[in-house]
Amino acid sequence: MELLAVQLKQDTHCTVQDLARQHDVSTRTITRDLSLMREQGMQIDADRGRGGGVRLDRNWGVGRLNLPYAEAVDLLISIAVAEQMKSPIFLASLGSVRRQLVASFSPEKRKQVDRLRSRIMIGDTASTFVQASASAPPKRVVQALHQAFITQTELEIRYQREDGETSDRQIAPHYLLLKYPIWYVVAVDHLRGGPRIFRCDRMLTARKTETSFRLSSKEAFEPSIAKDDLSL
Amino acid sequence: MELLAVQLKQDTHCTVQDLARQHDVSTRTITRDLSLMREQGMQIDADRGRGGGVRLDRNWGVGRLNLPYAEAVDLLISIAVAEQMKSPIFLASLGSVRRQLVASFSPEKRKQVDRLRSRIMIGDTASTFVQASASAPPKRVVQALHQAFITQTELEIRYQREDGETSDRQIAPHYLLLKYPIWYVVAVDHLRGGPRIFRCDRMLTARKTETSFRLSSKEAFEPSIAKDDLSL
DNA sequence: AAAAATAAGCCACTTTATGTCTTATTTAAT
DNA sequence: ATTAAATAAGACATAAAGTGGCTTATTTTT
Repeated sequence: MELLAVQLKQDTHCTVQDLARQHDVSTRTITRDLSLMREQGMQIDADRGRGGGVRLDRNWGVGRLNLPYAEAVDLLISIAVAEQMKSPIFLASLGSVRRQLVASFSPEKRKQVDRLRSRIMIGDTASTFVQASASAPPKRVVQALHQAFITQTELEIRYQREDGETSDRQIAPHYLLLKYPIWYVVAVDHLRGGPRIFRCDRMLTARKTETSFRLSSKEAFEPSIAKDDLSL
Repeated sequence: MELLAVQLKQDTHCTVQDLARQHDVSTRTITRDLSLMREQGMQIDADRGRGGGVRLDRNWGVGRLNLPYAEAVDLLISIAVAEQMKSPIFLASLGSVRRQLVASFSPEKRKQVDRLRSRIMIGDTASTFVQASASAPPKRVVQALHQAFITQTELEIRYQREDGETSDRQIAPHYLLLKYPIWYVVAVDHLRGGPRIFRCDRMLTARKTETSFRLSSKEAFEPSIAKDDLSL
């Protein structure tokens, strides 16, 4: 039946006999399978009579997506970010996708993912002035940051300040803040102590460590967010 | 076996006997099913001996996502938009999701969806000045626009110009342009003739008609995009 | 050493799926 | 109007697959 579904998706027109020949079973089996598939909710249309045939309703499902854990998490968070960015148009159906994704997690993991989602903050869009200085961070930096953020481990970075000076730091990436198109890392700088905010596109290199950290509440970072004039 | 998979996802620890009791089958059947599921590639770990049990590998797939056609299209386009917006962090794994989605479409539909995707343009982020005047368009407007865009049919709108004057128009939504956070409709205004650009958040009402239209090339709209200073 | 757990072979038995034949119905072409 | 080609579905014998109970082997904790 899975194979049949694939077939019906690809061929726009085929008869029961065609399907029977291709799958090397009798027509009776095919008709039986088709009726079972209909019972399971698939919209399979059939034209009777000469020149007829069966086909899948144009608007029926594209089938199944098998997502490994890491991808599912990323997709879920991306959808959450997109929804929070409130630039709707294609977001209407995304709610349903998100619900399906959430439902497919175990209750225990659901909490983990929810917490992950709550660690992402969406702020105002960056000012035109800031945008002008924006650049895409190197892929490796993004990967390391992504990993460290998800696994809640510290990160070694080389950071370039606005004035051009570079410094090496070890930071705990507690929260991520998007002021589109720029991502900020809301972190605790362990060597210097205390909360700091880093622009992702100013990180020259980044390496994930094995040191994990305990999450602090958002409130702990509010002063530094305010100080850097990154108000939400 | 599908039920078993669900169970294993939810319970972190259970024995073959537990599963047998819960599904009202013998332990032999459960072990057989588990080994079949392993053959199909699922990472099911088992601890032998006293206190042992079976569990799904932490990082194994969250299972299957069943997306109806409309949702799959929306998801695909959303991912495409997110990728084009180039604010990476959670985008790394999204490529794989996109590939899976694309693969699940039939070749014929793949073309349709690709064309749909090519009808979306991502421009520069709106200026701070424009952003200040931005507001979320009503849900109904978004829904109607979404429908009309996808089905390539004309749209009746009531539009409010910058100077506050309102007018009724019938437009063919050829392209969508995102200058975050504002969406523009690149359209042909049939009553007035010729290309026009409309800000989505200035549409007061919108209704999808049954009149379909033939797509014009992007070039045809470039002059009006330039005129309205919406340069890409 | 015993108990509790997975893993898997064997075989009778039960359930399900399949194929063949049949009838009814719909639709297009002759 | 008739015929051919198509779906739809019932009946029944047969083939295939799944299940349960038994067994043995192995691993791990108590």
